[in-house]
Amino acid sequence: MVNCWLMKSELDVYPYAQLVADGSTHWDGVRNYQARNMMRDAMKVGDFILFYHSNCKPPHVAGVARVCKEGYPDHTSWDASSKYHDPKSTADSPRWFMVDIEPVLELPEPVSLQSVRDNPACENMLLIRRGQRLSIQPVDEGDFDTILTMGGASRDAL
DNA sequence: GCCAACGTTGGC
DNA sequence: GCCAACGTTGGC
Repeated sequence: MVNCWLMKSELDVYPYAQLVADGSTHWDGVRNYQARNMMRDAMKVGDFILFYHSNCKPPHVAGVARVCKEGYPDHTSWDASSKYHDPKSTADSPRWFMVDIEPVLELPEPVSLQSVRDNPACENMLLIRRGQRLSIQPVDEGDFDTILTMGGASRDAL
């Protein structure tokens, strides 16, 4: 069973184009327990990801990515020189986890946050729920397909 | 830059 | 276990 997710990235920190350039990346630096649990326990190889650009005008879904390595310890958490260092996390007892992701498809048309808000079919998406700040969110398969369609793509193109 | 929402921390 | 203080997220 393939699950769908949405992952936020600040446009000026790690844009989708960078993921394309890198070929794949490890999603380090997440320091939120809910997001950690999803990466550690729920995200599986092959799961689809809506790659969302936050902190830009307008915020938007930029493309589709895929999990290419399942949850494993985030080594930046015990690296004292990393900005993500957490003294409570060690190699023996890791507190934080990450997954690896790879690009699948850049959406022909970015899907803005406002257009998601305006589409009644998306009304249940966590993304548009008030106060929702989680940087990783589960997405219903139907919503995933709706966003793809809004972006000028379809599941067949993946 | 503002601020609402919400998670975390730490004193009690 | 409560809750005030504080930090962060992220749209606007």
